[in-house]
Amino acid sequence: MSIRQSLLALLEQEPMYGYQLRAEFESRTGATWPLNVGQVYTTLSRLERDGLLEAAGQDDDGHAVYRITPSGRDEVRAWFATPVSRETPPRDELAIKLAMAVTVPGIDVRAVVQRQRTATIRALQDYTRLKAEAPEPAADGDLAWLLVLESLLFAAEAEVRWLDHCEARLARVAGDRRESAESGSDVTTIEEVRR
Amino acid sequence: MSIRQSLLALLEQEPMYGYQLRAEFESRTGATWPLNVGQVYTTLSRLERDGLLEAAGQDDDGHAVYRITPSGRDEVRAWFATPVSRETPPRDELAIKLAMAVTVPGIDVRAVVQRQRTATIRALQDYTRLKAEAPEPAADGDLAWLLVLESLLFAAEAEVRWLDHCEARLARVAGDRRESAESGSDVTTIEEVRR
DNA sequence: AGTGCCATGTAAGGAGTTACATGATTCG
DNA sequence: CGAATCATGTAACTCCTTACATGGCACT
Repeated sequence: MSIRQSLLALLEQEPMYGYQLRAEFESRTGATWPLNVGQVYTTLSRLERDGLLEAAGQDDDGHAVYRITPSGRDEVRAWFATPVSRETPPRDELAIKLAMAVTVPGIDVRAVVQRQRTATIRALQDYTRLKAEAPEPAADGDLAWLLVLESLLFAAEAEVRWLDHCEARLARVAGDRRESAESGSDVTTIEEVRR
Repeated sequence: MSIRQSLLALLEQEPMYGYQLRAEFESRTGATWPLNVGQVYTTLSRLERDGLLEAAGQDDDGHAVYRITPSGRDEVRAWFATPVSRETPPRDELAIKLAMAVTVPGIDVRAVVQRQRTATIRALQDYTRLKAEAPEPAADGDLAWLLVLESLLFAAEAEVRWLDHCEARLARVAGDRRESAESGSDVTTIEEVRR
């Protein structure tokens, strides 16, 4: 649902062609969410069918260029004016998995949590490194990518906190007194990841 | 991708029929992610086609019951053994929207951020209220729902923090000295929401 | 001359949603 | 009796992904 709007928003700046749209989208979001070219074309077709875009012939290099229509501009304005609804949030595979894990018998939920924690910490480290390598935001594109990266960081941090919370709750439910598993050299706290 | 696995996991406990599966899924995840009945049946068909399930005739009330196969059990085990990949996280409409907002000219990004913040704070309040109303987890189903709810809470908190971070960064980029917009009676901090 | 990237598509299929059709049962 | 809910589906459609077809152009 967001690709459609994004393409429209990009075309608000100037008419573009398919490959260019993908490039512009990815330069603003980094390699985080690679966008399939095929999808760009099919989405453009639907947008044209719905009257939000129109084919604008070819540019100097012979590219098939699309131009936004007035209704398209309205759509973009409406998109930015309306907050993303958090009433029915997108399904979170991890939350679903844990919800199933605690109800299905014979599953070692603590192990599931620990494995996920390791994976998420690794992601957190990757993001932190990427951020360290990122340029000071000069162009708007740099700023956009930085904001996206930071949103991933915040989300991953929250996920780790939630996993720790789950671990604690599971320990309490199991009624077992944790032997305070300091494994020693493992990176454990979010502060350590931040360096 | 997670519905498929969830249905399998539920059938690991005992054979069930379509409506029952939806009810079990929703009782574990609350009303958060309503599950379409139609999707249950189409997913069951695909799972049967793939040899992970098999039709097990009818139960005493004449319901069309499905039973998990050994390959199905393998699939479930593999699902729980593999952490959710955070390498290519699911697309976040909000992050995409802000990334587009800072690059498209003529958009009041700060206003977009503020509107979203209000919406997310509202969601946070709803979750907090739900949690206050939730029972002490006696059954496993209660625990599952509580964990899901808390995952939503953690995610919404992180979103608010990120939005504030964006706001600060945008202020810095705009080079304007914030006049410390204490609007007075607005609920602003996460601590206030916690009551 | 061949490899590889740019560019524009189409095809096939999974996943998800909304909506409709059809019967049984239950409840006021 | 009528309405609502349970139950099992099917249809149409969007969105998204993977893969393939085709052609130009550029570099070695």
